Parts: sequence; structure tokens; C-alpha cells
Amino acid sequence: MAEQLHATKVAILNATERLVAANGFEATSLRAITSAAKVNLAAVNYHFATKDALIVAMLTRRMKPLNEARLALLDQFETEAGGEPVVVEKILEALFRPMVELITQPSKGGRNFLRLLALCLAEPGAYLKPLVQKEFAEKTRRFHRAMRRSLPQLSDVEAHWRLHLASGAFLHAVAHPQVLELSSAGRCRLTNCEAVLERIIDFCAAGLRSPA
Amino acid sequence: MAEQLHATKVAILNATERLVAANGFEATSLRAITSAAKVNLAAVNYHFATKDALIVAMLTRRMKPLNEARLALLDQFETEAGGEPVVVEKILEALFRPMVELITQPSKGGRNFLRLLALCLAEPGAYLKPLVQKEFAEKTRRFHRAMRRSLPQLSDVEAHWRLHLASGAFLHAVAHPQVLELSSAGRCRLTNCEAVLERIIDFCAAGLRSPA
DNA sequence: GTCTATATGGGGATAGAC
DNA sequence: GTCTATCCCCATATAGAC
Repeated sequence: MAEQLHATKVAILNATERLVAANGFEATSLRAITSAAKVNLAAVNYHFATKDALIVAMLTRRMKPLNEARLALLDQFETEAGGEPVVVEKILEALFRPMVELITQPSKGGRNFLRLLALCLAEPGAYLKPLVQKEFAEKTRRFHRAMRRSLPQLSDVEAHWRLHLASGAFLHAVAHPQVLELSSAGRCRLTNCEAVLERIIDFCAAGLRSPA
Repeated sequence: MAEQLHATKVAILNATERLVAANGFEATSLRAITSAAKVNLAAVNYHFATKDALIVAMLTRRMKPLNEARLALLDQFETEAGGEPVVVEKILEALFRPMVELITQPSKGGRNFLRLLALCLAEPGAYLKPLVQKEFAEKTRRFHRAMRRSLPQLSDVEAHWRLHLASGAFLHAVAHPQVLELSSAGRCRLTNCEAVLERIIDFCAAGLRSPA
């Protein structure tokens, strides 16, 4: 962490995050990044060695705290529940709220990171796999276990599927609001985040509870 | 359509579809495409003028028949229902089944097209907007109307949101099965498409019916 | 650590023969 | 319609002065 205090590195990471979210991985050149960050072109290779390493650094910078926040929230809800299972709405809240809160905090990348996550999933490059395995393993395990305690009628496989479907509904909704805005002719917007979060949680909780 | 019978054009489109789904838009060079299609490099510019126009042609080739199939299925279900509203499970089936059937038909691009759709949504390039507006407008309108007839308690805005959430759950599940496969340690696979379709429809139908 | 200058390669697009 | 050869640009990465 200490090394990240270097102003040049932070400026590069911020510019990368903004530009890649806006234009995609390949379409974003190091020249565009260094120009936007007002640093020298060679600084990228000095601090991050290669473009790919820069991308990975940019992603992990946000991903680690995000997953820590999710797990902390789940811990809190589990403590509050005593020994009882946590209700599914709370499990979903622990999963989704830390991501929604990114939207309202430009200092943490705002909604850029949500776009980047969707891009990582869709883009077949090699960025995703190592990151998912390293950063998401613990998260997946913990939430899956909480789900099975809360909905014991679900099989192991069924619980995995439904968690995946809920994640998809959420990510699609928050990462691609412009699609909804277009198809609803502007009537649906991602402005009131708290209301949207509640709406998504209601939808997913009903799906998770659906009889098998 | 008649012009698409040219063997060269078809070979280029097929190779483009496969390679772009595997590597992304920018990462796929015209040289890689023409080499895989076993045609000359200049043939791309002769038949499609530019790389961007080639990408658009590749996407619309699949998108038009897909949306026609969805609307035809919805028509069929509406006819079968007489004047009554179509149940939500049937509406979702009309929306999802034509896409799932792509997976089992390599001649129609197999699961490549699903990956491309997810890529179009995530990639901030200019490919998406014109396509969504032109090809998806009629589809969105028709399915939204069917939904509101089937679930009259939903407001106009709520119906748009839930349709969007259902689409997200579906697309995430079928376009990124490898994520689920990883996080479930191989226990969840996208092999039995019929079972998966039913599972997704059950999840989404419960979400759509959830009380507001 | 930061800069300038440059090496090296690959990209899309085109000209013009056949 | 198809091919070869080539133009021209922009990318990443590095060498080496400061």
C-alpha cells in the first residue's frame, strides 16, 4: 500500500480506470493514459512494467477492498442474527450494497468499476481468470454457505446456480443502466441508488426462494 | 440475403464471429480473420469496406432472425392463450428459448453469439446503440406489453425494471458459464440446456411475480 | 525517478495487375 | 472478384541522458 502513495502511480491508475471504463482495454493506449494523467509516457513502464500489469493493478486496487467490505457486512449480519441463519435479503444486501455504494463515491472510481467488472467478464482476455480465482474465491465460498443455511431446501448445485443468476441480474442492472434507459424511453434511470438496490434485492430474493 | 450466398462473404463472417467471440473486437485483426477464413486480406475491404462495417454485418446477421424467432414464439403463445394474458413463464420462454437454442446449433454460431452480445453490452464502442435501437425496439415493446397484461399489478416503470433484471440474470448465466463453473468447482455446467432454461425461467418468474 | 528519442512491430486500408 | 505489394499510422516498449 505504501508504494501506492506515489502521486505518479495514483494518477496513472486513476486515468487508466476512467479511460478503460470509457473505451475498453485495447482501445485505450498508454499515450492516452499518460496524457490524461499528465505524466510521461515512460512512467508507465517504469512503475508497472507492462500495460497488462497496469490493468491488473488497476483492477485489484478496487477489488480487494470491495470484497473485504462484502465479507465484513456478512460478518456483521451473521453476528446480529445470533446463531440463526441470515435472511436472504440480508445476504443479498451484503453482496450488493458495497458495489452500489461505489456509484456514489467518485473517489473510489464511481460507476467506472462496475463497467470494468462487466467488461472483464465479457472480454475473453486473460485478465479475468486469475483475478476471479484469487479475489473471489473466499467471497463465493462464504456467501454460498450463508445461502445454504438460510435456504436449506436448496441443493448445493441449486444454490450455486441461483447465486449466479442473482449476481447476473444485479450486475446487468447496475453496469448497463443505459440499456434500460433506452428501452424504457428514459422512464427508468439509475439515480436513486437506495431504491434501486431495494428493487433488485426484492427481485432476487423472490427468485432465490422459488420452490425447486 | 441473396448476396450472402457468396462463399467468401460467408467464410469471412463465420471466421469473424468465432475469432471476435474468442478474443474481442480490437484484439481480432483483419489478418487473423482472413487467414482463418482462408481468403485474401483485401477481400474484407472489397466485400465490407471497413472493419467496423464487417462487425456490424456479423452482428445483424444473427440478431434479426433471433428477434424474429422471439416475436414469432410470443405470437404463438398469445394465440394459444385466446384473449387471456400469457403466463409469465411462457413470456420468458419466448424471450429466452430462441437464444438457448443457438447454443446447440453450431451452424448458427453456437454460443459465440451469446458471448458477443455480452461483449457488445460491456464494450463502450459505438456498435451497441444503433443496433439496440434498430433491432431491439420492437422486441422490447412487445414483451413489455405482454408482461403488463400478465402482471397488471406492476407499474409501467416496475415492469421495465423487472424485465431488465430478468434479461440480466439470463444473459449472465448463458454468456459466462465459465464463471459459475469456476466458482462451483465444476459442479455446475451448461450442458443440459433444457434443464438450465427451466431453472432460469423459474428464478425469473418468481422475481417478476414478487409483490411490489 | 523523470524525461527525450527511438526501436520494432502490427494494424487498417488501398493501388493496381490479373 | 481476387490477389500482391505497399503506404502510412500508431501501438508498446526500451535505451540512455539528466
